[in-house]
Amino acid sequence: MGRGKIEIKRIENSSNRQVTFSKRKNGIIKKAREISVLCDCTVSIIIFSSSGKHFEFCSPSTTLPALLEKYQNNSGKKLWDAKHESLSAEIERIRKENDNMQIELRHLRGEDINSLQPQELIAIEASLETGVEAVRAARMRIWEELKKRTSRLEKEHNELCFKWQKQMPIDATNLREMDLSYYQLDREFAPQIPMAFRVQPSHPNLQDN
Amino acid sequence: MGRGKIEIKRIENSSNRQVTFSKRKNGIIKKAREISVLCDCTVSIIIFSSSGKHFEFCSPSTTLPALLEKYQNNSGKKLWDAKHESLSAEIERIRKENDNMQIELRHLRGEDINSLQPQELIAIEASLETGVEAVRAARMRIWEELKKRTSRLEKEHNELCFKWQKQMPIDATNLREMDLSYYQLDREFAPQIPMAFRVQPSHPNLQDN
DNA sequence: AACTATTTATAAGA
DNA sequence: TTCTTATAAATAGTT
Repeated sequence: MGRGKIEIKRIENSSNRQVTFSKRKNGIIKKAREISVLCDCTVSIIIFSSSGKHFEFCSPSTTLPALLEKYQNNSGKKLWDAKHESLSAEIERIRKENDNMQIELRHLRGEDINSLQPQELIAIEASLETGVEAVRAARMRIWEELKKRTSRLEKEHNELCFKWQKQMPIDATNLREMDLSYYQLDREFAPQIPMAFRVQPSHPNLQDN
Repeated sequence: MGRGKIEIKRIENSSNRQVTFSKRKNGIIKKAREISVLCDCTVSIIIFSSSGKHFEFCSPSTTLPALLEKYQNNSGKKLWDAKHESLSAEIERIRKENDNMQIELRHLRGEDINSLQPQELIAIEASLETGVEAVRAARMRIWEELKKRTSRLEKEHNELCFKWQKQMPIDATNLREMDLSYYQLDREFAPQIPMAFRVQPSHPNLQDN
């Protein structure tokens, strides 16, 4: 289609080749645009000139990555390297693990168990019972711990009260100071201090007098 | 370039569209082959028809992955890094889900529960108890089913035995044969046959006599 | 899947 | 590069 017919082989004249490349490249891209409109299809073209410059066309209805993704799924050929595959494999693996755990969790919650064999049910029940025992033991430990701590605090507390009552009349010089400091403490932290510790100051508002 | 000029817009007639697609697709791929030879360049074309079928052309001097790799490096556009990112995000998401389930499973098995708060322990215990109840109910259902089936079979067996005993004296010609076959059956399958079916042969070792 | 009248692409020249 | 134009090639409509 030109002034003369040409053989389809490499054009040796460099500038001719360059010109022909430019014209035919535009021609192909025009054709690609046309077919994609006329036939409602998706086309992508990537062209590298011999000098290494790249040109591309992609139907406006999509993007190159999306089209390539589709191509890959459709053709089964892999365009990207091992990295992609290993990621996909990893996802596959985790998904399976996930599903298994999901099933196990459901079973342990008593869901989806109607299709199970008696043996499986027995295993699940055993696991549940082990779990219940462990949880109860843990709760018991916490309870004991709390009881122990409470009784220790109570004891210490009582001892302190006792000492306090005995010491009060002896150390009269410090009394006013401590009195005052306890009074302040009392106001600031009252809710956190056991009743027995809250002391009424014997001389409130000393300065004011 | 045809009998009539056409507007570049979607061809509404489906079969016309299909024919035009086929012709123009071949045209484009022919052009691509020509330009790659004439101009010593590299071309890749991927076409998806509206029906989802894919067609491709790639210069024989390269492969699609290699060309895409080169395109990515050359253009700075990422064709699949985005895909990698989304895959990684997906992995991240699933991993988290996995971890949560892992923890929940451990707790339900009574593992790693020492750092839990009493409230959490109570919730786990409740879940376990619900599970145990469900599993026991399921086992009970199976048990009842089995019991029902067994008693039905037993009844039928007894009826069969009764009929058999009544019939035995009548058909005396077959008796020896059947006797023998039951004897063999008894030896081979004894463990699987209910007691009521095991018959003592009236003439064991008939040949030996 | 052919045919062919036309349109379109483009090789060579300017 | 871009325009021009003769000619090759592609293809729309038809069979």
